Amino acid sequence: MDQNKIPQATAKRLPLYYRFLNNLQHQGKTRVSSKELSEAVKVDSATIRRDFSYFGALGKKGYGYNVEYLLGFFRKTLDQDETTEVALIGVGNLGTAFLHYNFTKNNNTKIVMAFDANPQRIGDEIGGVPIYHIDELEEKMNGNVRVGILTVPSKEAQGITTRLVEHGVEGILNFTPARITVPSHIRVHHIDLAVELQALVYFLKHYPLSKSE
Amino acid sequence: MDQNKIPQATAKRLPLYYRFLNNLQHQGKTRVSSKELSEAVKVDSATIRRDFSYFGALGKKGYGYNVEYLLGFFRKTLDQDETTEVALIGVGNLGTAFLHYNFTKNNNTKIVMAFDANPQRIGDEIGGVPIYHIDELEEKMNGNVRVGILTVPSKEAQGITTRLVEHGVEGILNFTPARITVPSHIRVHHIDLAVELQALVYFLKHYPLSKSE
DNA sequence: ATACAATTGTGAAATTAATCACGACGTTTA
DNA sequence: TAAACGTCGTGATTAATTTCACAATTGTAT
Repeated sequence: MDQNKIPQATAKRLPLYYRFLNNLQHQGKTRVSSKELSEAVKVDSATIRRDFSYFGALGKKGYGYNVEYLLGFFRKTLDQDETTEVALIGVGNLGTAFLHYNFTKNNNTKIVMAFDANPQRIGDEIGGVPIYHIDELEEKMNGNVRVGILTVPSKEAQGITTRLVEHGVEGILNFTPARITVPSHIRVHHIDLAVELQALVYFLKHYPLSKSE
Repeated sequence: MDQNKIPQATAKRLPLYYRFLNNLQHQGKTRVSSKELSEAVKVDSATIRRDFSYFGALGKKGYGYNVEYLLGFFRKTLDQDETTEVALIGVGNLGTAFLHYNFTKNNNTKIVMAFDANPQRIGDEIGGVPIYHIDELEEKMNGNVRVGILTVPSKEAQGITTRLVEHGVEGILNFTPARITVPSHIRVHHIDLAVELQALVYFLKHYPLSKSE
């Protein structure tokens, strides 16, 4: 993997850049400077230039970046052509929000199936995604699903995780407050809504902002 | 503010620690070591000890930490007694998920009102939170609401943000893909579900995990 | 009482990330 | 054509965060 030298902090910003470049293109803009982009995505312009530079010289001095060229480049880099299949477990409100999200547009990921324990939801489709019973997990998941989105109640998290991992899932986006245990080759990203809110409040109280930052 | 020296990275982990300590207490445990805690929250034990050390010597060598003492300490530090009032804008699936979330238990935040543009939802209550029409934002929000959760469609984000800021909100948890512009004294935390998913996929492809990490 | 085991707190080192600042070079203007 | 300008790419610096590794201290067992 030749891109192993890209800092993780940079990698996390790539999808963000990608989306904004897309917006710019839709607005008909053909060129953009790191300064403009900086204002749009709220990332320091030097950081943006540095991020881009890991991929080579993508811009032109005195001109900026060509939107279309940059987009084409990112599309390849983010593997926008090769789609990763995703399964979503837990069709509650949060899960439903995900299913409605327009992931198909300009994206390298596709939720191809969803599972829930509630029989009322089984058989439905949301956003074009079929919903199966959780007992059918093993049966429906062929080996193609590489990522699982976990939007189940906390106490189910570990059990489902284990089943997902046994059926070939390599990455898990965990929205439950539970911290799950996985084999070392499985990647877990954890998003905890309550923690995000608490952290924001903590920052408000203890790190008051003034003119900058 | 005497806690200004606490690194932001540490501050972000505090709510997480707090929750797990709570769990431990409910399980009847009276002591815990940084090693145990490390396995539970998946944070290196040295990092945990370092984090705690910013608040002084909370543990005992050869023993670990007293759960109750630590909890009491965190309660104060995270201002668990002083509740911060929060308003939620946009009662779609994501917003509803938030309203159902059990924030009242052991928490320093409370969603006190929600707003939506859809007349069908107005007047309802979800999770004990009243839902008003978005036009009533100014009227219903007294000066006590300090945080806004933004779960509206992207294109509404900036407009609502401006209104929130004008009515005294100091922090915004932005779940829309839009990057919003605010005065410099307003704190914005941004959580972008699509970006999270894309980033995970990127990491899967470019940073394969092996035995550790 | 003594030795042993466990675990903290932290100085120092290592790693990772962000920012500054400027030379080089392409673009635009007249 | 030439001068003025804008913007990149990046070396160097600074800042932030994590990790190592161990002396000091406490609990526990005999």
